[in-house]
Amino acid sequence: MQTYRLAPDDRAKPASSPPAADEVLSGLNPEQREAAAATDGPVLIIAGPGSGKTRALTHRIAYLVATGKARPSQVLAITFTNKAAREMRERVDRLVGGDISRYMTIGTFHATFARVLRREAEALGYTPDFSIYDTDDSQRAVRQLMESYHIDPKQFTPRAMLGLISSAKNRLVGPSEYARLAVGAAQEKAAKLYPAYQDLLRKSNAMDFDDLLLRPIDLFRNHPEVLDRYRERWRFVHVDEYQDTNHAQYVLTKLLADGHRNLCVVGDDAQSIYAFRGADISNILSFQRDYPEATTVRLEQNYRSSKSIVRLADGIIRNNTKQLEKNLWTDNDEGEPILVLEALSEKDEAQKVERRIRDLCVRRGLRYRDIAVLYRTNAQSRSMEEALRREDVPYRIVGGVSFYQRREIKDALAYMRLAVNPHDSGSLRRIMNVPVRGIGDKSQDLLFAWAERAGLSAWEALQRIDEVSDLGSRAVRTMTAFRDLVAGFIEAAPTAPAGDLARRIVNETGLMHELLREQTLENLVRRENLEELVSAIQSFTEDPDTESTLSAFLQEVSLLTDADERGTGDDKVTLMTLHASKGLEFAAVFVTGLEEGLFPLSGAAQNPEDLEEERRLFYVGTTRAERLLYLTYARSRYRYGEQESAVRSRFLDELDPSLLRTETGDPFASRPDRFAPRPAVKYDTLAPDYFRASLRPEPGVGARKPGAPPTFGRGTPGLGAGALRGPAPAPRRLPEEERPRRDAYDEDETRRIVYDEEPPSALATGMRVEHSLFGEGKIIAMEGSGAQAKATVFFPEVGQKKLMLRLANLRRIG
DNA sequence: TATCTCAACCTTTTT
DNA sequence: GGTTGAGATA
Repeated sequence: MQTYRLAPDDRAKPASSPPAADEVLSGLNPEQREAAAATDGPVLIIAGPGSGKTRALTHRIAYLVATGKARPSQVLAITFTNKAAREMRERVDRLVGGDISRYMTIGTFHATFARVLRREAEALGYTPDFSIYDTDDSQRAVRQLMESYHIDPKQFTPRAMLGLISSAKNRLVGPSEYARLAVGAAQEKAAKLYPAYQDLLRKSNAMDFDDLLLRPIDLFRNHPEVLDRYRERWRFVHVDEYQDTNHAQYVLTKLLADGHRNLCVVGDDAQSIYAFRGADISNILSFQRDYPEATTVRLEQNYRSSKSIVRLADGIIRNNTKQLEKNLWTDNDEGEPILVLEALSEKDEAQKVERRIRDLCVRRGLRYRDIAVLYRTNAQSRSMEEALRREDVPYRIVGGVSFYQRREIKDALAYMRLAVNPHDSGSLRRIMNVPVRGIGDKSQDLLFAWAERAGLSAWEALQRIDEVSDLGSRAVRTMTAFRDLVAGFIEAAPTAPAGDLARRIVNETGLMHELLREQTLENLVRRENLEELVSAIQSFTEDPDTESTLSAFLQEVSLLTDADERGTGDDKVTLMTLHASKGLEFAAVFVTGLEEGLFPLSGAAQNPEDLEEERRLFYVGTTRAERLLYLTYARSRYRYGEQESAVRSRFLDELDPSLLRTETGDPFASRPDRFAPRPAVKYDTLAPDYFRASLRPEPGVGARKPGAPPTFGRGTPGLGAGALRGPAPAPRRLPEEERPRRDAYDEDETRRIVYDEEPPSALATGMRVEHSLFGEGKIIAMEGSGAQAKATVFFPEVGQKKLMLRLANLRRIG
């Protein structure tokens, strides 16, 4: 968790005296130096991959402070991720000395303005304890609304509806304007939901991710004196990864910077990969129009990659039409040719990658942490994980389901949100019957409908439960019990230490108890997660550097992704999506799944703009590599539960073959004519099962009809893979799942395992241990002590687990 | 009202 | 392969 002070006293001298200005700039090349030292007026830094753009930005911040141009608190730096923010802080501290960065505002747009909103909530009619809804929460809300508006969730998914609303919000289009602009069935439905959705959020004292940007804009526009305060405070504004800002972020930046015009943005239009969530590349392209007096610096030298990688990447991006001309070059060695690996299936692909990884470590002396495996979709991580696990190669997955996204955690968090913000009807709905307490959907609907009619929040309606018509006596009874339970939490929230309250909630609601009912692997992990949540809350609120309330914790946590998690230090291979790899670098990189329909994704291949974004994504992926780059594809892949044949990606054939080698050492042969029209192939069902091909339309065949409106999110219904498929193969019997037999534990046994066992002492890294459910494994790391002691154990059978010793009952063996 | 079973449908990418 | 929704049953 990052430290943040609302009212820092940074006039106090930093621990060590600031270094001389030119000292801060040493170690930069002339262009970077120019960018860092241009501190008067707007600056645009156009920078290629690996050019040290974030570095230039960081040095600029240090330079501002060292020259006395800015006090630390006057610095605002917006990064793309929390992790980037943390790294920037560390570097600033190293450059300037001491812990100067704590006085600066460094963070993502969302985190920064969530804190602003916390301070200014009243001016907007919210309380500082407002809830933050993530995409999941928002989707639930939309789904709820769709029910009352009788919109069929099959025809229009909540996800798609929310997407439309969200993109309207990002463009600052309000509900009434959107209703005027809406074209087509989907948008008209969304136009109905939009005002209701906003209404629901406001009544719940809640904001979604978009609101975190929109409400500050409202604030600044309607309260000029507040805007002046923030302009005064943040005299120097910096935005990293500017190519990925959306319209709301653009407006926000402009509002803040227009007074003093000390705005420095850094970006690379070629690395814009977030258009799908509203990023607007024209923000960076029109910077010079908005700020004609801006200094523009180009960073074109690449320090990261070998010549062949830079040349390959340059070749990729030249296939795009809309691109600022840039001259990428590097002084680095020629390096090695890029290797293309062809595999039979995704399993084979994973195995080939895994072998290469071990080879790189054994023969080339790379460490695991120097290696990254990148893929287009999260689903692809599975086969890779299996292969690595089989050979005991340690790995870390970035992204995917993060800790705070897990169901049990979200349930617990919902109770806590409700405790600090009782009007949060979304959270109330989520947990009213969790764990199951006999309050069914029907009763809930009645309650919510009544609340709606009475203009009350669901919580207020619960206070007047006797007046709610049509409720059965049983429902009234269970709801009253629920109300009294939650009332206890609400009452305790303002005064009780947050850790205590969290523990109370986990215990008294029965969330924990529920997980004791059945002794499964799943439940054990869930219990440990709840324990970990409670201790996380404890340590957050005990930290003197942060605002130590439960509601502050809840707000911080809803903006956390696990890309941000600790443990960058340990030696593991990194697995992540191409999107998540932005800004990182590795000695060796595998870009996997280079197949038509996957990368580029099938939906994107039809639309030239989407295709260019996919290509930029490929560009981003390849430029993560310093020395070794591998491009892999499989000729068949398991998707939607069936093995489908695959064609290698067009991106491979766009590459300069002279830079590529195949596994046998032969040059790579491109097939430029691959996209010429071909007769549709028919596969009969007698073909070996794993080569059964889906009869997907060939690329191009399924393209949008000319003149038809663009479809958002989903393709044309009815033309999916299922429509043309032959008879389904006989279902394959899965081996009986290995579960502990229920009768292996009697009541006493269960309790003993969970509570009474002394924490096994004298466990240490490297020891082999046995776990009742996971089997045998090896301890990779230990942390914490006493009741909080945890061990990270690698189980060959199930993978890596972090276990609380108090609960896990580990036995040393061997 | 809760819980079980079966079938449809599904997948981008994320602050 | 996994999830989610509908329908049947206790």
